[in-house]
Amino acid sequence: MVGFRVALQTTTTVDWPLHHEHAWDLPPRDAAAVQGRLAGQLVESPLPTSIDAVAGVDVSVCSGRVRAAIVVLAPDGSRVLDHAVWEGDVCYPYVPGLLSFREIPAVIPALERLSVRPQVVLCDGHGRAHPRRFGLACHLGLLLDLPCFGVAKTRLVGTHDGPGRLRGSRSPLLDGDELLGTVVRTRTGVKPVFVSVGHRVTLGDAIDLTLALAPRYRLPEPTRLAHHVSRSGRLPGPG
DNA sequence: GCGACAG
DNA sequence: ATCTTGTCGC
Repeated sequence: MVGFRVALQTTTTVDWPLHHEHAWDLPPRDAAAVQGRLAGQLVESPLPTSIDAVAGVDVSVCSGRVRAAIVVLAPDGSRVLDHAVWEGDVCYPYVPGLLSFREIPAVIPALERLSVRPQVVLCDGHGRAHPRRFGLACHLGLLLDLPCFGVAKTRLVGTHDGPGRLRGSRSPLLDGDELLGTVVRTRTGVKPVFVSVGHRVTLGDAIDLTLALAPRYRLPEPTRLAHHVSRSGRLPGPG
C-alpha cells in the first residue's frame, strides 16, 4: 500500500519562491523606475540541456476580470503535461511598456496551481524588446529566476526589415546598433512573430525553441494553447 | 504639437 | 486586449 502511494505523483502544487519583492500598484513613473533598476539583474545564458517541460503564459481580460492561463507541454510540444487557470479582478490599467504590472499579479497565482514545474517559460509579449529593455518576459523570468522569453505578435519598439516569406526566415529587430530581438516567420506567407530574450536564455535558443514549438501554427503551442485557455477557460479539442 | 503604443 | 460578420483560401 505504501509502495503504491510512493509510486504515484504525490505533488499537488509547485512551490514558487519569488526572487525579488516590490509593490505592484505603483504609478507609471515609479513602475518604470522599478523596471530600470531590475533590468541590470538580467542574465543571458544558454538554455539547460535537460528540459522536460515548457510552459506558455497568457492573460485575457473581460468585464473587469482578468484570467491568467498556463499550459505546460513536453519540450517538443507533443503532449500537454499540465495546465492551470486563475481569475481575479483587474487591478492595473494597460499602459504600453508596463504590461507586466497588469499581468504578473494574475500569472503568479495561476503558476501556483500547477503540479508540474516547467524549466522554460514562453510569454505572450516582449522581453528585452522594450523601451527600458525590461518587458513582461524579463520581469517574469527574473521574478521566478527561470529561463523565460517573449514571443509577441506585434512590435513595441525597434525597427526591422521584412523577413523572407518562407517559414524559418528571420530578420533582426534593432534600435540603432542594439539588437533587441528577432522577427521570425513561423509559417510561410504568414505574419511573423517577435522573439526576444527575457532571462537566462540566449536569443538563438529562444528562436530555435520557438520554431520547434510552432510546427503548424503562427504562435508556438504553449502560448497558443494558453491563449485558448485564458479565453475559453479550458483546453481546445474533444473533451 | 503629432504620431506610436506588447496585451 | 475587446467589440464584431462575413469572407477568401488551403
